[in-house]
Amino acid sequence: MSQMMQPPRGTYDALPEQSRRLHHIEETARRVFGRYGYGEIRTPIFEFTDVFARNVGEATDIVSKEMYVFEDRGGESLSLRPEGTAGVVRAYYSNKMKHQLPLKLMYAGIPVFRYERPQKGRYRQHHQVGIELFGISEPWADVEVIAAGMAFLKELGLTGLRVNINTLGSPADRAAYREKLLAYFEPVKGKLSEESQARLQKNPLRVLDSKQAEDQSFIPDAPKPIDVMSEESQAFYRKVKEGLEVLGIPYDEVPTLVRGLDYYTHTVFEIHSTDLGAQSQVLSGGRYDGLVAQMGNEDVAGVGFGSGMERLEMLIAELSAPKPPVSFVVQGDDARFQAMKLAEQLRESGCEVAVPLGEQSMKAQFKRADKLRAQTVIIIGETELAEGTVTVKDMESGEQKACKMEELVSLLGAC
RNA sequence: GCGACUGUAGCUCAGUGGUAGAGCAUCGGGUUGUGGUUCCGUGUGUCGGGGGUUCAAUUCCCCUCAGUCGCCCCA
Repeated sequence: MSQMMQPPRGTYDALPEQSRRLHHIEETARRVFGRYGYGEIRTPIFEFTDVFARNVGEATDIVSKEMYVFEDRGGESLSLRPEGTAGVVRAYYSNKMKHQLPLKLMYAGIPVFRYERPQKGRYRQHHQVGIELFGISEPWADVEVIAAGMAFLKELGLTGLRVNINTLGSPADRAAYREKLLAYFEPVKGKLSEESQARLQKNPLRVLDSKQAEDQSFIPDAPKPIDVMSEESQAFYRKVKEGLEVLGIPYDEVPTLVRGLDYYTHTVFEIHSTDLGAQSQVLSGGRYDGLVAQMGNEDVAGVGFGSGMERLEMLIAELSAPKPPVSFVVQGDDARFQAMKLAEQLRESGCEVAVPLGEQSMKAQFKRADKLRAQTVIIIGETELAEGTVTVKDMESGEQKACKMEELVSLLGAC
């Protein structure tokens, strides 16, 4: 296959069967999040680069090496969105939504772009659903957001899920912890893996969940976030955990859980599937108080998550088959036109109807109907045409009966 | 960005230094108006792409593209 005939690396064509599954995920998200009071927002697929650079974090991998940045003809630097939250926060300001607080917004089926090495469940263009809740700085919001995420996954019929949570504390706690961690690792820096030495510069918290063998001996004795965290932050975290327990949402506390986006504070969580490989994370998010203020000076709390549709798609069970279509079998062009006319009426009443559009023997037309899984076949041959009738055949029982053309629609009802 | 594996028909795969096969699928037919079972027939592939070695490469070598696995990162 020539290069032009293949889609760009890390992208794919969703064919009808897969599209149906993705659509199902999207619809489930709208339905479930709708029950929690979320209204859908659709933001542009690209934003000014600064929207992401400044809010996701200049130093994050996502911004520094994975973003699709380009200059438009007017010389503006734009970027394809690498995640969902920043654009929604920008839209919050653009649309002066502070008067609607507290505000619940969801997005569903949005394309998201990251220049990464593709793998199963990791694409350069993937799609997300997610929610953002603005204006509640109390832990109940974190609890409800996580509950909404679980409800969504549950409604999709997923099993084998694990919720991991952690707290990063307030921005001050986070900064203090970072210092403490640096102080701990600095003396042994030379013994750490190459990856971790780099992490020490960018995001020291990341060293804690390193998989490199060299690092393992240092991790257990590293300072814990709880050591430096304010009592308020600890109380906040306890409330979140308590809420999850009350709602019966099982979780694992993972003190090393750190997100690669700079804007998180307090609660961070990730939901993994035990049925996936390295890309097992299917839904993740947290609290981002401060992000809204950072972007436009309003001190508004935020909590939310994003979820990757392609990863979910690999996990959902077979969808039930769509309802079977009605298929025509015709003999001659006059009969074909008559069939097309009747088909229009049947479609108006909601049926899926197929009319043979090519020159085919009746036998071939029946085979075609079978392949379409038609349950009912309507035959219009020379005799029927002359009599103004059609023959209705039940493909399962093989029974056939005559019916006046005018009565066909009422006979089949909603199919 | 790093390491490894893979790439032959629509799909799943076999195969050979002398330009290639199976199963399934597809399409057609089994006397002209009846399918799903069965029977018969049917290959439609630049053997991912480019270059090299060779009398000759799909097969060996190099590069490249893509996918997969792990790392990194993340949904």
